[in-house]
Amino acid sequence: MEQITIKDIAKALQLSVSTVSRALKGSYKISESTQRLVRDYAEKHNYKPNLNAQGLKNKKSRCIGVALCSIPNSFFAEVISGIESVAYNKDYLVIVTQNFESCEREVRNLENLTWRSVDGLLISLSTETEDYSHFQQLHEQGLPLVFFDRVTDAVRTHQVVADNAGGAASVTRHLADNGYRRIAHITSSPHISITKERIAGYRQALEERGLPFREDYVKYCLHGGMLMEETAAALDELLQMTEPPDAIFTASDRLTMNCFTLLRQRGISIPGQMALAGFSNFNSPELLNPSLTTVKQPAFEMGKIAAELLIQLIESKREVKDFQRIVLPTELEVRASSGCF
Amino acid sequence: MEQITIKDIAKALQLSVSTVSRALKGSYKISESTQRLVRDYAEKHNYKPNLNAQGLKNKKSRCIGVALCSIPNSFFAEVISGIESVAYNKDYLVIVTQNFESCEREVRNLENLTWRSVDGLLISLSTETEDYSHFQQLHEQGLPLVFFDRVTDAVRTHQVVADNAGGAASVTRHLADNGYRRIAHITSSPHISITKERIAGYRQALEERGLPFREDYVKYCLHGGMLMEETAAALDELLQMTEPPDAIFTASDRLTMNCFTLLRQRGISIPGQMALAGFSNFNSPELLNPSLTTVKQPAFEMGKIAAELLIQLIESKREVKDFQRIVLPTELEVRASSGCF
DNA sequence: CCATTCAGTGCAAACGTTTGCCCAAATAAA
DNA sequence: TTTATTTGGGCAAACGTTTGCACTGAATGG
Repeated sequence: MEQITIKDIAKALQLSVSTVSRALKGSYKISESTQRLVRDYAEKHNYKPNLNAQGLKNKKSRCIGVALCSIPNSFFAEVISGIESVAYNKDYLVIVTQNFESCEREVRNLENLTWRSVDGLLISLSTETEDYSHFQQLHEQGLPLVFFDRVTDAVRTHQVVADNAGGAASVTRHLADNGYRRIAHITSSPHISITKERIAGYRQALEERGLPFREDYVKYCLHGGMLMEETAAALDELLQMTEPPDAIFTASDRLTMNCFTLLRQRGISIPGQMALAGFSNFNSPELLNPSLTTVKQPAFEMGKIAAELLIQLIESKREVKDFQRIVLPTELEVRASSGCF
Repeated sequence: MEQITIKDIAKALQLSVSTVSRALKGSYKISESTQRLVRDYAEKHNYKPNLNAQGLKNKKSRCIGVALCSIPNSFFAEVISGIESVAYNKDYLVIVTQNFESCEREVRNLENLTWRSVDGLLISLSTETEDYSHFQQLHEQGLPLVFFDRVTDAVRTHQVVADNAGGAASVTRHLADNGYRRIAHITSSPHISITKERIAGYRQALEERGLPFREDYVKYCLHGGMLMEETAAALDELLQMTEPPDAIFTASDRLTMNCFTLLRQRGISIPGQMALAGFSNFNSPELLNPSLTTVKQPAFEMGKIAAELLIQLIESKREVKDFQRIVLPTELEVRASSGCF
């Protein structure tokens, strides 16, 4: 069951190794007939190029690396699934690394991935990351990069994001229209793009509805809700205000679920005493008690598109100069947790 | 920013390439002093061996492949996270493939992974798989394999599983002790190990409690709940029986959530008209309405242990003959969905 | 009819390691 | 002293590809 090599084909067909190699690659220097001959033989004998040898020669691995914060996060798990599905079809393999929201770990993962000579990278930044030089370096060295979800403009390349501002605005508007006047916002680290965009949408919607934007109604969780205590601290600060909010808009999957849990633990009724709505990709929000109003992101789609763009970048012959920023629509799903009281 | 190679070190230190290689590997033929010299230089200049070259020579890649049904499944996402965490520490990279419960896809993923010359494989079988010859072949060729969760005895190697029988028994016992007499079981494909074990536990508990085991109370979903319709069909069959069950024990994450959704859709109150409890790794079951009684598996732990065993296998000098079957405890978490009426 | 061109193919070096074998010097045994 | 043995290290082949260059024979142009 030893793999057949180009040499074997050459021997069998009385050709030289180089001819076989070129025939397989479809080089113009080889006659149609020879090409067919070689191809047929290769096919018949299930020839697979040795990737290590190919990699050694031309520094390609047909692997794409993924750098993100946490695999079990339902949003990212779906993104990975989307990535894997297009990679599979294009014969790429996917290597996933998680940084647990640590910038240091992000850098080490990156080193690891480039050491493995991945052909390109799909990146969603950690909440801690403020310095993008490690990405910039790689990019300048010509490694194709695509950012998704948590992006940066510090590197000029493709971006795939959800309509964070739009999603935030629509849920804020919805809360306002349901009669809530003091809408707080618990969000992730201020460093990352999605936070800024979501705050912007939240702020805009407040203004549209004639509600004040209050700095003290915005709470940041530097670890994006990875630690429950952090979310608890943010929530408790809000609850202990002299004029506590009557609704909370949460900016991420984990924050939303954390707040849900914490409010219940504290015996605060939803939405009676506190309305709750936020970004979440949990796939059965209607089963929660109360059912949860969510802003859903097209996670699988995001992974798909990001992977497609990356592979396109990898396989493009000439240098790509024209980078896109793809914005995917979010969807507001109204349920009981944001109902009027 | 070109990577430094062994040649560069050799040149700089006035040594031969082979000496450098051996010094780095700690071969006994090289003097302590030379080894130190080489190591220091390598360290200082951030030498990283070229993996393609290494792979080409000795067919190792320091990659481990993972084959499972679906990445976004919360159980498997956690398993992957566990795998990744130990792989990271041991300098392995993780390549994940998903088969969507298709045996054909499983085989193709396997080909892909071996083509990439992964050093070992972590496998959880698809629900469709009945023929294990593709695994047996690989195993006979000496590729280290570790099965987890959905395992088979057809290949003699390590297995890491949850205490499926125990978990099933404890939840069944719990339902019986809460007064339910007609406890049905909706489970996955009969081909996979976990199904058999869970049925066994269910059956044993019924007998312990003096309840009859009825074949018609056991419904199989061949795709493991991947399709909602399949679950719906199973559930509806139960509901339309002349003597319908008063409780349902579901055998997997997705089945549990599907049943929950479907019962709600059909206006059947839980646990009043139908109690529900089952295996699930959803991490906020207390937030559901009603809160959900679950059997939880140590998913992260399972991934960790499986990966550790695999790497041990990969790095073992002599052939391992003594294979383990590790059984991890499950945890029954009692909540409202299985309460007495 | 010779010079030029060109399609089609082969040769060999290179990519960065690993490793079997050989060799020199030093040490130990005789 | 001579002969083994050990120690430390180098040479070169090999892993499976890719690719610049050279070569051959035929076709084309003059």
